[in-house]
Amino acid sequence: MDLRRLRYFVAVAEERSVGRAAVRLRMAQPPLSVQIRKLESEVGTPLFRRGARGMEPTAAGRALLSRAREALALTAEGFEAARAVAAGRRGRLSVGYMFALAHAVLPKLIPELRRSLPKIDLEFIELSASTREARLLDHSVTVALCMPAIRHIEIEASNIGTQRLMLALPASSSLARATAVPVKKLQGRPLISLPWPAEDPATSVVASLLRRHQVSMPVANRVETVHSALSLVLAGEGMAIVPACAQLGCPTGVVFRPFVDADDAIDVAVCWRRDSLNPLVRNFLKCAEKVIRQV
Amino acid sequence: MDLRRLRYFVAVAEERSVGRAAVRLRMAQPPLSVQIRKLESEVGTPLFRRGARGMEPTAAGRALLSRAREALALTAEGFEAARAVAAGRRGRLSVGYMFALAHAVLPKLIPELRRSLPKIDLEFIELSASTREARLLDHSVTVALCMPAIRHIEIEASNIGTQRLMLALPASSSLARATAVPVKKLQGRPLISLPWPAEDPATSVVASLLRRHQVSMPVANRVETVHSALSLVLAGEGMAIVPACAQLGCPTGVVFRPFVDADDAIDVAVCWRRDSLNPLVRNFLKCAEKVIRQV
DNA sequence: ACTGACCCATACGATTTCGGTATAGCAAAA
DNA sequence: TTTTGCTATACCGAAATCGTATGGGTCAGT
Repeated sequence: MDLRRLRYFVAVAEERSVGRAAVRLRMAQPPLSVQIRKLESEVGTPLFRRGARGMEPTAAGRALLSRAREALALTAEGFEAARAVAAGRRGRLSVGYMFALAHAVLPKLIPELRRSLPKIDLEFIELSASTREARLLDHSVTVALCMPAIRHIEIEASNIGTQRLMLALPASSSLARATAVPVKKLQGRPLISLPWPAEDPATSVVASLLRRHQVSMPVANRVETVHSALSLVLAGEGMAIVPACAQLGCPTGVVFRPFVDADDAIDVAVCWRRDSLNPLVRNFLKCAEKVIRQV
Repeated sequence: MDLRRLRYFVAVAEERSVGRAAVRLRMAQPPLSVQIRKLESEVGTPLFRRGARGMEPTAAGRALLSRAREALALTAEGFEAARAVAAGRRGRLSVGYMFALAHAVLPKLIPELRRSLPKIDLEFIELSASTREARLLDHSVTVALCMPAIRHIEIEASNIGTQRLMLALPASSSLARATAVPVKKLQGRPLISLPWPAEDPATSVVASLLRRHQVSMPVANRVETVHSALSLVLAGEGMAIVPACAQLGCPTGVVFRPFVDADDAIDVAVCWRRDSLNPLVRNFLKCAEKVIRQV
C-alpha cells in the first residue's frame, strides 16, 4: 500500500500506456512496468488489459482508479492544510470582544479578516471584561479585544490603538450645553463606574484622570459593560467616563463631551495566552492594527 | 508523499508516543522517529510538540491527521473494491430480459441476486428479441435472458433450463374444451408467429414441431413479443405456440393447452459477449440456474 | 508471409532508502 | 541529585527502486 505506486498507477491508467506515463513521470519505462505489476500482485488481481496498442484498465482497475485519485488528492490537501495551519492561513480563531468596541471595530475588522485570511474558521463572542480573562485562560477563546489590556502572568498583550476618554451624560444635563467640559465641574457628581482595576493607578486611566485634577466623584453604580453604563446615564443615575468609540450605537438621550483640560486616552489591546503558539494570533494582530488605525 | 509515512504518522498521533506506536507497528523506535522527522521536513512544518511525556500533535498535525486517516481508508477501500470487482461481488450488471420471462423468473431471480451479490449495481431492462442482441453487442447490456439462445459469433450462451411449448388459444375456441390437444388439429389454422429464426431448423422449435407432425399453419401475424402474441390470440387472430411460462400474467380469455402427442421444449438461456470477461456474468449464471430450476 | 514499428516484460548492476542496534541527550518525577 | 522515561543521532546491513540493455509479442504495411 504505497502512495507512489498509486501515483504511477493513475498515470498509467490516464495515459493508457506505460511508456507515455513514464515520460510524464520523468522516469524510464521498465521500472514503471515493474511497479505496476507489483501493485497488481499486491491487490491480487489484474488492473490492466495489455494489448499491443497499450494498456486499458480493467473493471477492477477502474474501481481502484477513482479511489486512488481521491487518496492522492486527499494527502496533497492534507499537506497543504498542515502548511496553511502552520502559516496561520487556516484554523479556528475565536475572538472575545467587548460590546463597547463592537460598533466601532467589528464592521471594519471582520471584512478585513475575511479578506486576508479567507480560509479561517472565525468566531466572535461578546464577553464582559471579567469573563474575557477567564475564557482566554481556559483556551475557549484564542484572543480578546480589550480596553485596557488584561494584566496577567500568562497573558500577553499588544496595544493596537487608543481611545480618548469622554464624558457621557444625559442630554438634559446642564453640562451638556457646552461643547467641552472642564474636569473640575465633575466634582461631587455621581459616577457610573466600570470594573477597571481602580487599585492599580497605572491601568485605571479614569482614576488617574480624576486624581490629577483633584476631583472626586462618588460611585453611584458599578456595571460590567460600557453599554450598561450608558443605560444608567440615560436613566439619570449619573455620568460615565468612557472611550470615545462608545458613541457609536449609543442610545439617543445620552451625549458625549470631551474635556476642556484633559485628553487622557485608554489603550485598545489584543490579548492572548503567552503559551499560545497559534500563528493565527500574529496574523490577527496585523489585521487588527491595520483596522484600528482607521477608526 | 509516502503512504507508509502517513500510516506511521497516524499511529504516532494516536498513541501520542513514538515508542508505543513503534510497538503497534512492530518495529523499532529509532527508525520510526526518523520517518516522522522526514515527514515533518517534507511538509515543512512541525507536526508534533515533543515533550518529556511523549508527543502531542500540533494544530498543523491535527489538520493532516484527519486527511491522512481518510486517505489510508480510501486506499484500503480501493484495494478491496478492486478485489470485489474482480471476484464479481461488485460492479454494474445490466440484464436484458424478455417480457415472457418477467412474471415467471424476475420475482425469484431479483431477490436471489440481491441476496447473494448485495453490492452490485443491478439493472433490468425489458427488450424485444431483436434489440437484446444489438444491446448485447454494443455493450449496453451485460447479459440477456433469452428463449432460445442468441446465435452469434461474438455471443456465448448457456442454457439454464427449458420451457415446454404450449398452445395458447382463445377460451372460446372449440379446441379449448379438451385438456390436451393433438398437433394434427392445428392443421390449416392461423398462427401468430414470433420472430424465431424459421430458417434454422435446429433453433426454431416451433417450426420443427410442426414439420415433424406434417402440419402447416398459415402465418396470420408476426409479432415481436410473446405478450403481443397473446393479445392477438385474445383478439381472435389465431393461435400461438409459446413457452409454458407465458401463462403467468397472461390476459384472461386466453387458455393454454399442452399437446397430446408432443412435449417439445424451448431452451431458456443466458447470453453474454464472448469477450466480456466480467466475472459478474459467472455469478449471474449461478443465480439464474438456481432460480430457473425452481420455476 | 515477412518485416519493421511499437509496446510491454525481464535481467542485472548501481544507488537510494529503510529498518535494527547501540547510544546520546533531555526533561520531569522521585 | 538521581532515576526514569522519553526522543534523537550514528552506523551498518538489508531491501527496494531506478536506469540500461535486451527479449518477446502484436499489429500494420509491403
